[in-house]
Amino acid sequence: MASLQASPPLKALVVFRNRIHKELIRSIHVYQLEGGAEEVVEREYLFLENLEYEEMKFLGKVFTLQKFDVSAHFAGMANGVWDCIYVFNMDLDKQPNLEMIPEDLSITRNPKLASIPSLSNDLQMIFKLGHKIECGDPSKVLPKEGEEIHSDVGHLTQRAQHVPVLDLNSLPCSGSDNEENNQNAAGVVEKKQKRAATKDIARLALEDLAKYFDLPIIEASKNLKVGLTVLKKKCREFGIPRWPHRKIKSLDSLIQDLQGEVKRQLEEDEAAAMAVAKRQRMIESEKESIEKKPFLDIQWETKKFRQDIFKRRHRARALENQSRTLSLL
DNA sequence: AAACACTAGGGTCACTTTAT
DNA sequence: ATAAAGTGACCCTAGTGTTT
Repeated sequence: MASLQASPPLKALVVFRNRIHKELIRSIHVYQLEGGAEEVVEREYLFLENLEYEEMKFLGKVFTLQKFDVSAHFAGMANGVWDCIYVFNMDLDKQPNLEMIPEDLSITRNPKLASIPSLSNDLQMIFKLGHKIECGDPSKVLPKEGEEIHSDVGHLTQRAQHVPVLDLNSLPCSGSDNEENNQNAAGVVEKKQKRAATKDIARLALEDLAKYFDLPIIEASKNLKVGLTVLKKKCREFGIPRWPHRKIKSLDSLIQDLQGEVKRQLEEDEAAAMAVAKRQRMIESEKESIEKKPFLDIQWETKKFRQDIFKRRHRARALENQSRTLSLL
């Protein structure tokens, strides 16, 4: 196995919150610099859903973009239904702020994180890049098994010494069960994911798939740690003819439109606002139905309504362009 | 209403890996 | 060693969003 020092430097660890399902933190992205390119999504992790919303609000306040201007450095990352909650910027010319490393990456608090061996590795790599700690002496970095971990979110300074190594049960140097590294001629480590074990695939249930219905099928397959072919096969097995991500995304966008409309109408016409809110609830309930029964099609009425919204949007844009042209004359 | 553009997702298959 | 099963790339289609 190649040593981790040969790996391209990790740029940042970013956590997103789903704006619509506010109870869920849905993904952590690890970005890396690659040959001068802006940034590349390396992996996406899930499973942080056992955080309470109140805690998340707190995290949002404390961590969101206080230290780093994410929109400037990572354009396009906080988009769609995703809100960026926090970022660890690991630029080598900037000292990392260890207080920023969130303890909700702790397996103690989020036991499902244990099923993501590479997460521990990435956190350790990030930590090492910041501190230039040589691989090979994990005792300098890691708490011993069972060592106390601070869990009081309010004591950031105290936590700073411990947080980066929270529950990092696997060492970056010790290898992982699920992946192996190959070093190419240029010295860049390519991580190769081992194929899923047959018994694990057989164990995949509809509920496991359902967790990722709002992601593209490729992302879902990565998160489920199976290949695209297997996931498609599983879908047919469970009677899902098409992965429902696009339907759900489309309904999400309708819901967001309606939310904005409700706000606008509240200032002018309360009755109209109520009507829009009712429509919003109907679409939300339709979305829930599709999440439960992904074989369901979007209702004809909803499709018609969606088309009306598109038309309205298009008309507004056309008018805007027209008035801009006129003002230039 | 319908034509159009764009792209996510489906089907297929050569290749790779695992299980026996 | 070999059969079975998984992976991923490629091409095509269907669904979503835009424009006429």
